[in-house]
Amino acid sequence: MSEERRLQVLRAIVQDYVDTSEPVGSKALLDRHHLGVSAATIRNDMAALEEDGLIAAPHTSAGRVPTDAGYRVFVDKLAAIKPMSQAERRAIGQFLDGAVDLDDVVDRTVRLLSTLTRQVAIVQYPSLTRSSVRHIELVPVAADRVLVVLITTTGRVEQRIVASPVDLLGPAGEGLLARVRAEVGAVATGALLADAARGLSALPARLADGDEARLTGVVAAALADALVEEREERVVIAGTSHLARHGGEFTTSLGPVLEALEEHVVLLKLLGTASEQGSLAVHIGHENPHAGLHSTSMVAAGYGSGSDLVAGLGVVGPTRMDYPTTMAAVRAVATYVSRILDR
Amino acid sequence: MSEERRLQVLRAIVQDYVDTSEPVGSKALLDRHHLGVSAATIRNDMAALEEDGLIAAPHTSAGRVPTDAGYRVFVDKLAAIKPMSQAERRAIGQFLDGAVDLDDVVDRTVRLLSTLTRQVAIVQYPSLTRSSVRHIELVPVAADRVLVVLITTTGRVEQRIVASPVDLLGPAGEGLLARVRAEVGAVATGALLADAARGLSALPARLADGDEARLTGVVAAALADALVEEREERVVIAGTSHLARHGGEFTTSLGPVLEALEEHVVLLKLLGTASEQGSLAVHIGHENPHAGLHSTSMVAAGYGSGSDLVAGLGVVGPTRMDYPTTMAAVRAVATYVSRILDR
DNA sequence: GCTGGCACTCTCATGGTCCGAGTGCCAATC
DNA sequence: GATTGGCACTCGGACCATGAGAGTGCCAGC
Repeated sequence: MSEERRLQVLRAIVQDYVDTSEPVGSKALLDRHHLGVSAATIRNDMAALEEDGLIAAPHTSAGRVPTDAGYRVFVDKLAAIKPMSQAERRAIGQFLDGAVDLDDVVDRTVRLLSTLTRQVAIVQYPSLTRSSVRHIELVPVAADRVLVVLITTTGRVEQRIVASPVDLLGPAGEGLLARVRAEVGAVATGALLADAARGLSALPARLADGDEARLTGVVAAALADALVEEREERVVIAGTSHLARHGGEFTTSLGPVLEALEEHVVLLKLLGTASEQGSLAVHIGHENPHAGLHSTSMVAAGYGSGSDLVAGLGVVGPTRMDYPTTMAAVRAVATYVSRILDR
Repeated sequence: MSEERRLQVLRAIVQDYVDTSEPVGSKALLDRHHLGVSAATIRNDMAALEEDGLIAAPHTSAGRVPTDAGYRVFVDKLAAIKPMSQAERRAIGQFLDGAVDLDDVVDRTVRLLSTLTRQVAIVQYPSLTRSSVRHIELVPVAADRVLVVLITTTGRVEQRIVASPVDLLGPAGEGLLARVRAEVGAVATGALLADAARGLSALPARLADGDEARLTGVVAAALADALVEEREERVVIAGTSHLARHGGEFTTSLGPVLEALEEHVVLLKLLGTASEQGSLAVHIGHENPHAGLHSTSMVAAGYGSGSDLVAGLGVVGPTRMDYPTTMAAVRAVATYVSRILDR
């Protein structure tokens, strides 16, 4: 019994099951694939695959269905990622090119990925960690309130309003604010976010006493706070209605899946698993940490500006999904959105 | 047959049906409500209510179920909004108080509303239309690129990068940028957004020729563009998993509902129907414009800073929802989030 | 206008039967 | 030793009939 053919049989089972969403029997396999052997042989192979835990029969006399482990083998050894057509690639690029700002890029990306794969799409906001401080602005909004604005090289803007211990609208206010800005700017501007946060936290200790020092202190604290706030933990989701298309296909109902999709922390962890740009991470069924996702699979990719990987994106669908096509779409979108961010 | 009692019967039917989610018969009504009349009388009343189109029987011999029109009457004439307990109000306030910025306020609001009502919650981002320009900042990011930042009184920040026709890193760059900023600032700062957009669009025509005028022109154009961009069209949704709890309760399956929830334009229109602060708009079943929402109801409220209504929030659930409680929760959250925005 | 009574209707749950798809195994064959 | 054809067996799902129960509509009487 050749190992080789057994894997061919597994591949055929996965493909047929994805197509028909019905357990596939030995006879049906013969009709749709020309494997050159008889049904009885297929049955023997199937028995061996079942022994190995790669397929399972829902009940005694029905066809076989791939298990999570079966999909795993399929994805790792048997599936060639189906390349996208020239037209598709062009459409992706054009759609993303129309974005006007970062929010729009993320928004378009998630919608695109969802319609492309006809599945739930998830896109993480680009992370701050590898970017640096581009600019810091202080704006007085009242006598005792100053708006602190932080702009990073990825184009993200953070804002905080802090109470000022000094009257800012008085005659000295303008110059005072300029000096404070210069002070914090000297420490932070151009530095990586983590470094800037450290520098700003250390700043107050180095200052003399006085009103100006106190103002510098609160501003520095607000900035440091904004810097460490894990803003990249935001994700955007689209296409949940695609879940309904698979009806009762989930062993459990839709509820737990929708719940899991609201647990952004879990999603972020999964999205983060695609370690290198261009590579894909696939989490199948029970490999997922969250019980709500036990009947779903996730295909994730990293994306980012330049060589830095700043965030992840991916799709979630039933374990019975068309992996080659889905993986191709996720990879293509990750590539294009990275390109956009490079601008 | 007293008109009065007929409405009592309708109210009882709605309440029982919301409780049990099963068609309610004349007998069951007698057990749970002491209406002081016999089952036969109830039956007569029911027949009249059915005649009026306020209730319907799913099939010949089952109890009655309220129709959309029946719910409408219930909401308009029969339901008293159930006040929230002191503890609940305090919990709402405390939860929202912890927010650090606008995104966080919206995020917390939607999650709160969803858990409170155990339904899908929708929150619209505060609109720009009634706010004004607080500050404009220009930051050179390369010799020929300038980052234009617009800050509004609601704390929203818009950003655009524009190409500069002038070398900004040269010796004259700094002063040039300051003059341009003063120019656009004079037109826009403090003005209502719509007015600022008009003023900025008109600005280039009033300028002399030259590099500085050209730079002012592109900056003003970018700002005007940012101002008119309908940024308040963003909505955030949470709690879709609550939909699954109602299982097959929707006449149609979950799919169309989830689809409708992705059509933000539709949601925005519905959210916008609560005209005055403190008032609630309720859209029941087929009153909704989108077919996907025909088996759901939406309860919406406006919220805003001060006396200005800047955005809407609400929940979507099955038509068979507990209107008094839901309406109380929506109103309470709208009130508290308005208070937070006032800070 | 309200009430009790009664015949009627329709859904739903139960249980039995049948059919077919698909398996597992075995003896024969290459 | 792997492959094949054949065959008995199993099990789930569709189909049908039946009965119970809930609820109605209507009518005659108060």
